[in-house]
Amino acid sequence: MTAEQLPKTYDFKSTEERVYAHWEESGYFRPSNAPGKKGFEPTRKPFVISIPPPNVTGELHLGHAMFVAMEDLMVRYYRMKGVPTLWLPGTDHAGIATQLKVEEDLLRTEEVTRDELGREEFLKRTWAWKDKYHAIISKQIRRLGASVDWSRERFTLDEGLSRAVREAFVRLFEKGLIYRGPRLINWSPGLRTAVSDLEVEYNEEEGQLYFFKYRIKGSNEFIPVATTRPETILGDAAVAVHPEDTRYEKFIGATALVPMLDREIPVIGDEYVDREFGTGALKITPGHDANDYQIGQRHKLPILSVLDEAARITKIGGPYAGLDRFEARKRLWADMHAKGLTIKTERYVQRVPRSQRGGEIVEPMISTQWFVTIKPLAAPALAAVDDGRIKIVPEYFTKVYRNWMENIQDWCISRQLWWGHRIPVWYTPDSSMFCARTEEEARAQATQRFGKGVELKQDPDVLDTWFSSGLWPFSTLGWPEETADLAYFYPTSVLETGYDILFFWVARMIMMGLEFTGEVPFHTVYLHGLVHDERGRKMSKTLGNVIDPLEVMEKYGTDALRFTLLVGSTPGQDLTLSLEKVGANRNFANKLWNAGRFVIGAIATAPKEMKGELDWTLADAWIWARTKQILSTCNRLFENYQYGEAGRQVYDFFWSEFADWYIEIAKLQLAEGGDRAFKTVDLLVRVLDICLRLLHPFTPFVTEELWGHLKAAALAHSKSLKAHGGEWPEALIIAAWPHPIAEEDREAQALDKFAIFQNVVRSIRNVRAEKGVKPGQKLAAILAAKDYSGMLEQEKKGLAALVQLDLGKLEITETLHQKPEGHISLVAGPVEIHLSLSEALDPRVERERLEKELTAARDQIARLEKLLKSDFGKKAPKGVIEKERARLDGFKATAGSLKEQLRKLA
RNA sequence: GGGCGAGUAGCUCAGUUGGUUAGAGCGCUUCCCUUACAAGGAAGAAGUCGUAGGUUCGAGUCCUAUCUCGCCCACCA
Repeated sequence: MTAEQLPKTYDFKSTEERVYAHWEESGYFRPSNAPGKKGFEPTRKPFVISIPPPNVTGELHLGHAMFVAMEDLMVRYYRMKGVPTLWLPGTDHAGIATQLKVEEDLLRTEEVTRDELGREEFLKRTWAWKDKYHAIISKQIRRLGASVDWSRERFTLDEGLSRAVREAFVRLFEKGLIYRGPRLINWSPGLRTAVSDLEVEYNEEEGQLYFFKYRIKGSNEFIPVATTRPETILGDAAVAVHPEDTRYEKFIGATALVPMLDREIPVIGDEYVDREFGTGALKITPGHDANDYQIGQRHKLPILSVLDEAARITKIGGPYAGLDRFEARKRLWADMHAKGLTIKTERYVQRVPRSQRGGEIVEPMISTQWFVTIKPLAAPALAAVDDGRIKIVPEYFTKVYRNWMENIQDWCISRQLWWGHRIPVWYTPDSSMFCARTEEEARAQATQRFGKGVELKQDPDVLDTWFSSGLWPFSTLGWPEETADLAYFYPTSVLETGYDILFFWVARMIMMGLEFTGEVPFHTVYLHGLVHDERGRKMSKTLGNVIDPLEVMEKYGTDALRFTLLVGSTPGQDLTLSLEKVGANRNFANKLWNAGRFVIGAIATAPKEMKGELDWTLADAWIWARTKQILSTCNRLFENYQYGEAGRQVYDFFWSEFADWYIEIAKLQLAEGGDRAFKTVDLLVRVLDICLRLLHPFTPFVTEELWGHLKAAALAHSKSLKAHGGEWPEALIIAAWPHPIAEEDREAQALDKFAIFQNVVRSIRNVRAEKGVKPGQKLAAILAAKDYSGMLEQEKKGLAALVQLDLGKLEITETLHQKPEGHISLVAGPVEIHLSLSEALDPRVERERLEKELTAARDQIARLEKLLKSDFGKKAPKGVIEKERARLDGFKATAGSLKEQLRKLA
């Protein structure tokens, strides 16, 4: 395709799907070196990321877009460096979340509950749901450009992973790290399952603090007590006061009477009680409060469960049995009020524990559940981060991680759900327990112990979904089998995810990875921030402020969205996504496209061979020096996980240096034709190519598309361009082109000289704009610069073209003794500029302007001289001093020119 | 109660070994539809880098204190 055939505006819609299909078909996403491949080298170190598996609950949101962009960036970068790269995709069954969704869906569409359907049928429906959403999610991940190896895709509930889960469970069980027993856990009454501490969220809500009387048996006295949950009074096991509380110490040892039930409970002394808070006396409900449970243990109090699994009052609640918890609260309080047992109620803001998934209020309850003894797993996981085997980016999250690991509690892993991995434990009718990888294994164990014909029933519960996610980095590679993939790709390289699941997932993977493989599952944890809406709020469905990434991609393109997420974010820092920014980045993609079109067009018009010898121009040397700088800067930034900064660097370089300056100058050079045009095209192609490579991890679609056209054009043009420019690699491998200008000195000089040249151009443009000179009007000019007249002489033509000077009336000298008549004079660093502007020039205004500039220059000279004379001149490093000295010289030159001009004006 | 992060231009945010005149996008002002691009080009206005101290030749960057906002953990009835 020639440049004219390419659309004037980058058409991402027609590009994205096609380009992705091309990648997939060509096998570009498969690791270049992997077990089973021809010539496989087991010693080559691969770069591996296991995808954070999205839940099969719904569609893609911006969190997904964020991690896909981030991980794709890393993966593409390493792939381009020639490192064998695996990005392993997959999805998570997401126990509670999915089951809840399916239940809601069934209720809405078929008006049936899961109990009505039965376990088997319900699971069938859930698998169907999974298939549907899995398809949607995979498509959306493709849409984002994720270069994952689809051939290795996994699902947490698939056959292999289920085997891994059973294996892990059995191993922990046999090691004595898994136990079952009644403990106080968080119970979600609506879902009727236990949830872990992490799955409980606390919201500040306004409630009431209820004050009431605890009567003392055999007396008229009472102890005033306050509670936020009156219904738990029915399950009280004691009243506690501080042992040194003068108000209440006399009651210690007495018997109190539970309101309405008149059950007798002791009054105890415990230092836990805060004398200042509430009434200074505390009701103790060991069955429904974590602290009370502790106190109950200390005082050997009975544990009364007054709420059942649906949070209804149990028969312990006597007349209130069967009532819902909130109904019971109302009724009990009313009855107590009637009996004169209440004191008052106060409005009270409390932190209400709610289920992360269902949103309902969670009740602490005593329940028989499965637990993992966590300390033996946490200790090595803590050590791995402390000794640097695992590095967390940003570093400050290490503290958060440590703090959590040090205070970790046993992990409740059983859930009373249907959707998930069934706990691999079987019971005989008399409750003997067999933990095994399969039912056959359990049966064999049972037969061995009891002889033939024992009836076995599997534990009905399933495992916490994070139990299987915790195995993800290695279960997806075949563990517990010692597969070739596992041997080669494990441990993985980087685990990239949002900081919000540091505990849920990352910490558990580290613990499980170390426990089961003896190795850290990854050496780096990269945590990105959360995406917020334009007003900086968390995105949530209830707020209705969710931005749909698909809509954004539809409107602005995937590259624009990705670039925005990548460049707008800093590790660990939340990001406010603004659509304006996405729009600006869409413009950037278009800018890239058009610069590409220009270069492709230039190729077609350039001669195919060099005829003679020709040196590079100043602009050539400058852009090449800058390109090299950008390359090394980006490499450094990539290695330090500073992807956003790297993207910004290329963005700025591409737009404001390559496009704004070099391309503009290249147009003039191309117009010269011949060898000059040849060399210019050569450099245009090189610099563009490098920019495309650097940008490819950020904006893969537009760069791939352009790169294809560029390559085709270059190859169609001539062998010499190919030979001259180096080989076109099949993949976008970052390998610097052979340097066209290899002299370091010359490049450094070019940077200085070109800066002066730019300065001259800007100054002239500035004056033209200020004086309202018509854009097309060519001016005569005289330029004087002692040390740079040679450079200016060389760049004369370019300068004239860039700022509309009359080339025939452009004079360049070293010094000028007389200020030319009818000229406006200005200074750009060491260059004196005199533009012929016949229109009324007021010498007074001119003088004022020059004097103002002179004063400014003199201020700078004074500042720098003072600086250099100070301790700075003695103590600062040489290079820094040199820089300042050079700057001082610059200002001195400017001041000199200015004085000259003022003199001439006089 | 403990911990963490943020406070930089009107708005949204960059700024990692401290280097001396602080950057971008959007918005704003003026001019230009110039043959890569009006999703563009040129020129311009705009910030005492939350506050107060300190270390240093030198601080947006390091230390201390403090204010404001946000988050996490623990969960005092």
